[in-house]
Amino acid sequence: MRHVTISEIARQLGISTASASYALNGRPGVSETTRKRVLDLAARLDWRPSSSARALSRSRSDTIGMVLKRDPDLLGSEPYYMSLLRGVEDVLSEAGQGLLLRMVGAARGADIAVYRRWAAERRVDGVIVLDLAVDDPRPELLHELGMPFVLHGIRLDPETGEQVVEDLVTDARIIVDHMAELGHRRIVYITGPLFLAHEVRRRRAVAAEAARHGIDVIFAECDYTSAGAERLMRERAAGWPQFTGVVSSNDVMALGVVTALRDLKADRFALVSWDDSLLCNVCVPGITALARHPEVQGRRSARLLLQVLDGRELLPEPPIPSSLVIRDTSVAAAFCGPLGVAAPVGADATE
Amino acid sequence: MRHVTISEIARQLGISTASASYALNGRPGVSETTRKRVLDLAARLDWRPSSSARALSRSRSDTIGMVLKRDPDLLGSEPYYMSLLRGVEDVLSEAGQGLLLRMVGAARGADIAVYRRWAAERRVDGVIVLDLAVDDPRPELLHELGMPFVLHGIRLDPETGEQVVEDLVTDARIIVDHMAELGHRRIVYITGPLFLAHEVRRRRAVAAEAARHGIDVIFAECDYTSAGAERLMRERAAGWPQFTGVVSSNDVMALGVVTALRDLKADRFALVSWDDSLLCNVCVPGITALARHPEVQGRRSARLLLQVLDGRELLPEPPIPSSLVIRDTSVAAAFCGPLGVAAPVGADATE
DNA sequence: GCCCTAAGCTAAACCGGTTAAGTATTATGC
DNA sequence: GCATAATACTTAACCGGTTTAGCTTAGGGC
Repeated sequence: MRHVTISEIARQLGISTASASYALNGRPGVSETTRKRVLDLAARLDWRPSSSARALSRSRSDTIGMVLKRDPDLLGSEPYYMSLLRGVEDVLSEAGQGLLLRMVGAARGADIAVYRRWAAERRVDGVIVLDLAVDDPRPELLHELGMPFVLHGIRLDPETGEQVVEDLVTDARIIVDHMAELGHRRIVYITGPLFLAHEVRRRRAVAAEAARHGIDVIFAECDYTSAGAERLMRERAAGWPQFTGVVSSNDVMALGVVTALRDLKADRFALVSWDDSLLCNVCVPGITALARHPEVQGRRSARLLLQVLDGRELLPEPPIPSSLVIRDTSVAAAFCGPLGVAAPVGADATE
Repeated sequence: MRHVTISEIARQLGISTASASYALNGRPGVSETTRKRVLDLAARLDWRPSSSARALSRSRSDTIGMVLKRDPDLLGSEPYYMSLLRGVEDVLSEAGQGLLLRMVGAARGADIAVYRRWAAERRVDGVIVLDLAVDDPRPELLHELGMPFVLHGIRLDPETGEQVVEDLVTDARIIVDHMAELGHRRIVYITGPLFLAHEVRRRRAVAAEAARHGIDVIFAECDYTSAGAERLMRERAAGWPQFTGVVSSNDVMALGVVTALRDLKADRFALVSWDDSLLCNVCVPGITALARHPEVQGRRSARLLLQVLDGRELLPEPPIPSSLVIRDTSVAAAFCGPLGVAAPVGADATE
């Protein structure tokens, strides 16, 4: 299986490789007759440029990288990442770019080494950065390395022209509005780890929205795991006697909340998960959840990165509206006992 | 941010790039003194070989490819793939290899085009093939393309030295033994799509194991989705009056089975899923499941591929034993009503 | 002292493309 | 008819490594 190269094409047509290259890349410098002959032969021989040769001469690898930095177990249980990857990959492959994937543990600095290496080896043209932390060193590092990047979830707002973070404020509004409509006055918000920038932002947004409604919120930090959320509820639910509803920052923790509250005999409680997935759907009771659109978000991030790589100005992007999927845990405050205490038996949810 | 190249190192030390290359690659041809000077300088300048230059001259991309070919929704809901990727990636990165990921829809031939392209562009050194179909064209294609590959889930048995498929026979035995122990004489096995080779093999293995125990099995083909399994149970459960247990070929379908049987008021039934995940754990009732180890399996496939790429003979690999996680749906036949009919109220599961 | 070998190093080719610079050939302007 | 410009093409350098072949020099055997 000898490989067909551009010089093979040139040889067969009796022209120089330069002409062949111009023809194949749609650049001026060859007659239309020659161009056609080259393209025809290339198609017939099923010629494709060697990725490494092209990468070497163009200083472009046609590959973008993503580092997934999370606990392996968490990665597996959250469908979010797979959908995200799917969206990213879809846009990239359409643009003829490859996706280089790296998964590292949560150990500090593990991802940094990968970025350094990729930069030194010129292995990727750019990266999509996920899960930005508070005081995240990565933007500065990547800037220093001269590695183009986009922060997933950040876009230019078409109206203000400013960088905005995700559609996070809108998301918070949808969730808190829903709780308010159901009549809840006191809610608990279980956040993910607060070293993550978006968790801090979500907390702030929820606080603001709740204030608008005159709703009391207690914030409790957790670790995105089901077991963690379950433990948290068991240990602390009794201390929140006036609180009737829970918001969970992801679907996996929401499951833990359900388990804990079921055991505490609080069989009627309101719960909203800030992430939808099959998990929320199959849980009994079904968990009301905010369906974000990781695949669409992934497409957007990939598109933005391609713009950056083309040296184009970042174009404004419309928000990606999340939608609330109402399920069993949308229980009105009237039927909702305080957390950790059994609700009146026979009271039905107004679904 | 000018890049440090091998000729920069050579220039600074007043030697040729050839010597530098020999030194950096641990090959003979340079004195120990020179070698040390080169290595020291390289370390100080944080030199890394340009991946494309090295790929071009070595005809080795140091990248392996994986094509995930499944319905996007299915990919997201099954944690299996993420764990698998994690295992593969772990071994690859340890060996300094990159993982190029491509996701294509289930459309026929979509993956074929990707392999052809990767081969023509010499973009990857080899691929791991997932989800082998019956009469799968890929092995032949890859052979023809001269692209090294391994079939995920296939290994050389250390005892017989033969190619064996996964640990599928053992898996079937564990599951059927469990059903037999619980006293079930008639079970339903809901398979995944039967164009998949391993689904056909599983069916055969289950049939053989059941015959050993004198157990009757009905096979019903489904599509790996929860909704599909639910519909299947609703429509056909009544036709299996003597059957008391269900085996599902994956966790997502098991959820559909639970939903259907719950609605059919069959609140006591035996169910085993041929795949464990958070889903089985959070479901109510908890679903007994066979915990395979996708991450470990992924590590094995990656290791095997690296062996192939090194031109080494494939080494025999021990099986990766699955373990059965007993949960609520391990219900003894005595307490188990026929599918689709309410069981005696108050009967407890012997867990 | 001479031949042979090995060690240590370098020049140059090569991997397969892209591209700047240069050279014929033809067309255009006046 | 001649200078000028545009067109079509080629030569050669380049991207950053690896590797073959060849050249010195020193050491060993006789």
